[in-house]
Parts: sequence; C-alpha cells; structure tokens
Amino acid sequence: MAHVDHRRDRDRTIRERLTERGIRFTAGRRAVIQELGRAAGPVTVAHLGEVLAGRVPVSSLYRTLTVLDGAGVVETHHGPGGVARFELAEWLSGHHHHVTCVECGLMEDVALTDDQERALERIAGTSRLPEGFVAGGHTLDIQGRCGRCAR
Amino acid sequence: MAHVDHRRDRDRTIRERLTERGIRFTAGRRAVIQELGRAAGPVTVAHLGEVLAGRVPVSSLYRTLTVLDGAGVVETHHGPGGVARFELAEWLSGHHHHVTCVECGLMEDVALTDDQERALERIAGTSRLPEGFVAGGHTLDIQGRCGRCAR
DNA sequence: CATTAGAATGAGAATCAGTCTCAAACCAAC
DNA sequence: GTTGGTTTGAGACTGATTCTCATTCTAATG
Repeated sequence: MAHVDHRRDRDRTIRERLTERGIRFTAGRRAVIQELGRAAGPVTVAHLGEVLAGRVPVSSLYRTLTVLDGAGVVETHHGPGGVARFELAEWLSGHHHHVTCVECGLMEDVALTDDQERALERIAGTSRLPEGFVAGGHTLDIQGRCGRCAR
Repeated sequence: MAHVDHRRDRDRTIRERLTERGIRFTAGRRAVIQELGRAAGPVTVAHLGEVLAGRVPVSSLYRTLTVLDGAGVVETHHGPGGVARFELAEWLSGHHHHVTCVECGLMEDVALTDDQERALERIAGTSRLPEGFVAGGHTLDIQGRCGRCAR
C-alpha cells in the first residue's frame, strides 16, 4: 500500500481500518496519532505525555498505543535503555530506517534511496538465517551520536 | 582488531583489557563471559540466571554485565518486550547481525558474506543522516518468527 | 605470611517502565 | 433517551533493572 501523505486522508484511512475492527477513533487516539505524525522518529511515552500536556494520562497512552499497534497503525521499537518508542506504521509513513543515538537514546528516521533500499533488500533476502526462521521484515539501524550528544 | 577464536586466548585478552582499567577478572565474571561465548545470540539475564543455576545472583549479573559493557567486553541490545539481551562485543565474536523473533523475542546471530557486508557498509556509509549526527556502527536486524514460534 | 586498601559480592530495598483493574463516562445505534 | 459495548482515568500492581550497604575477596606490599 502506498505511503499516505495528507493528514486528512491519513485520518480517514486510519478511521476505516479501525472501524473494520470495531475500534473507535476517539479524540485521545487522534491526538496520539497526530503527534506521531509530527515526530521525526519513534518517540517515547514520556515524550507523548509531555507534548500532550496531561490531556492523555499515561495509562491511556500505553493502552492507546497497544491498541493501535495491534491494529497495525503504529509500530513499537525498543531503543537504548529498553525504553519503548512508537511511530506510525510504515504503510502510513513510508518504509524507512533509523539512526539511534547511543548516548541519549534519540531515534530519528532515515530514508534510503531506491537503489540503496533494493540492495539492502537483496542482502536481507539472501542471508542465511537460522534453521526454521521465517523472515518478515528487516531494519537497518545506524548507531552513533546525535547532534546534541556528539557535543 | 581480529576476531578472537579460542577461549584461552579470549580470556587472556579480556583479562588484559580489564586489568588495564583496574577491573578484576573474577570467577563470576568469567562464568558470565563463558556463557555468553556459548550462546548463539544475545541472551537475557533470566537465561544467564538459569544456566548459572544461582551461582551468580541477579543483582551481580546485572552489575557484571554493566561493568563488562562499560569495558567494551559485552554489548547490550533491547529486544521485543524491552528485555535486555547481552552478547560478547564484536571484537571478540566477530562482526555480525541478528534475527529477532517478534513472537518470543529470541535473538540469534546472522553473519553476512564479505560481499554482503561490503554492500551493507556502503549503504550505511552513504545514507543521508540527520544534521549533526555522527555515525558509529550499524546493525541489520531481520525480524520474523523463529522455528519454534513459526510453528 | 600478615596487612591493607580498593574492588567485588549478596541480599534486599528501591525505582521505573509498562500492565492491569474497575468503576465512571462515552458513543453509536435503536 | 435507552441500551450495550467501548473507552477512559486513577491508581494498584508487576517485573525488569538499579541501588545500597555491610561483608568478603584480591592483589600488592612489607
């Protein structure tokens, strides 16, 4: 499915997907999705809590994110420190990879060129996996230090 | 630095590295390292606890792993569920990547061919990173289901 | 071989991210 | 505007990880 570009369209698509599964697209959920759409990479619950300034309590944030993950609308990652980070699923934001700051844990999106992506796909697709392992996707993660931490 | 092959050599090298930093290479630490050397991929503290059958208490395991990580002897990863997994650093085990089971969190090592690795390095090295980000290493992670969970 | 100072250990308390519970609020449809 | 299922908020709870501190070890020294 193609990357969904405009907020309006995106919200409609998400609403449809949720409705299909008997899940409501409520204000809190919309707020979380909007925030994820703004972010430059996967964000933590702590971040969402701050940005949404208490409008959505932590327990609801976690629940919302779990529900949305289950519905395939958000994806969950675990950065340094074991803190979960969330972002819109790739069918909404486009396929991409991440850079991770080993110092502060910040994650940001990195898009590859089509050539790079093709090459990466070939690597992932032809590598010898452990017996019985069934591959789904792949992620290239580049580690280093973010602008702030690099000093 | 080249991948250290034999346990004897490996332990000597590690001892030197630790000694340089005023860190002792004690029985508990040796046990942990030996176990990491046996594993087919990054393992959890719970796993180490079982395998070492209570010979090393949890608090010591965490401390040991933290110390060894700080000394560059082990590396820490965070799999699904946010549970930390530990493995020997690459200068000891050789550069490699991982497959991750999205179901149970199992991680196993995957080595690429030299060609694949070169291609991957080129991709990581030429991708456009966020302003100010200084890249260190890269990791290709292949997600899917392990033999057990794929059923 | 005894001394000693710094390093390491064990046990349990403390922390913190994330999950669960349950009563109250909501929503969509009738 | 009633109803039944869904969502929400607050706070209790869990489980992984970290911290504390008194005790034990180690390695170097005399």
